[in-house]
Amino acid sequence: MDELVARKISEPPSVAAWRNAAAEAAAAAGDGDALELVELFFFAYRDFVGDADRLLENYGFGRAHHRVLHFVNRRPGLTIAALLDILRITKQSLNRVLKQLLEAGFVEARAGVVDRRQRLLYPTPKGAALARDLAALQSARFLKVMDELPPAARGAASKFLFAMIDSGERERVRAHLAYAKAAGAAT
Amino acid sequence: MDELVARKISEPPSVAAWRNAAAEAAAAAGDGDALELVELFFFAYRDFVGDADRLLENYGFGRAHHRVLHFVNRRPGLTIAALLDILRITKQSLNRVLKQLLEAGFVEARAGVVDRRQRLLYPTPKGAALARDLAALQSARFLKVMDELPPAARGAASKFLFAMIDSGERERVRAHLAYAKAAGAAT
DNA sequence: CTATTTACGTCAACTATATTGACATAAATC
DNA sequence: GATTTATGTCAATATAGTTGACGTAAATAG
Repeated sequence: MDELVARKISEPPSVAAWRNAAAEAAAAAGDGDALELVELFFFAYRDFVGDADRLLENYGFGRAHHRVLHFVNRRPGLTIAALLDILRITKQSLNRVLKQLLEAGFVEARAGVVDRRQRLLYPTPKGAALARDLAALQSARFLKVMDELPPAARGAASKFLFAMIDSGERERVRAHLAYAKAAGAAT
Repeated sequence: MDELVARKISEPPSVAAWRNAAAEAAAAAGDGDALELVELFFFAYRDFVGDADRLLENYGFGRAHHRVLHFVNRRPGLTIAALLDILRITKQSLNRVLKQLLEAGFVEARAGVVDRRQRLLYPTPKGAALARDLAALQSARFLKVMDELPPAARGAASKFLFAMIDSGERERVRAHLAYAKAAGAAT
């Protein structure tokens, strides 16, 4: 273990190059403010997921189950491949969690009609109910925040969050939101 | 495993009660918008931590090391207890990660002067440099976001994130930020 | 001064979530 | 008919967390 650490702590040359670039970029402006935002983002996310975690415990599920159930509910008929693409995990990792959701009757899979190799995922009524409860908890936090915020700041939240996403990812996220909205899979 | 799931999926009575309350609260307003915010928050956080993850890989460290190094750098002289309080993990979990940071020379511990049982944690120069690089990456994302955002929306980000934190936690977070700022542990 | 509490470390077993790599199968497509 | 695609599965491993039990040195209360 000492060896493992010792072998890896020396700084590779490739890092040194853009280390300076990044450091300079941030040092250029008042970094203190940005650092505060970094920490606020950390604390905000911690509490945000905490809500759902507590509810999930009652079902013996974890965050991984939540994510799967959420996206299946949001886009009924989702394929495995599409889900893997959203979650960015391996199929082996997805399978463990998905299998539990299927066996417990929160999600069901039907063979694709156009391509029968595909497994189209749908929430069961029970699954949809849990997904709705989880979404309600997290939505409630946002709604409360909007209420606390000065009106002028309310519209800024979604713009801010969207801008925080990798620019190369934004189009995909936009497409996902549009698809979900069109599918009418609200709450 | 089937039994394990079967045993836990029946909904406990305590849940049913506030399930409705939460569902109603969210259903009361246009939930669709809030759902979008939920997903944007998820994607934004994913990309936000991704930056640091890639840099950490070069050192054989993970997110857990990052969090420890970050807060030690931000508040030099931090005690174990204070760190546990911020991270909300067990001492056993902290210890594994902290030990690696100590052995690899990124953090050092000195006995407390007023209370010699305490171990005061400080970043080494090497640790401070890595912390600065990591912070620079994440700060850079925020700075870029601020640049992309309409000027009117810029001030809203920190208000929004702060409002997303559990109300019972805000005072502690405020205290942490004030302490860090006063300690002058910038970047 | 003794007793207790506090701050921290450590051993062990276990869980959840992820990974890589290899191989299997059925359906679609060339 | 051969190949590619969508998915499932077995096995080994890593990381980050948990609970529980026990140890030790220093501070503090009586």
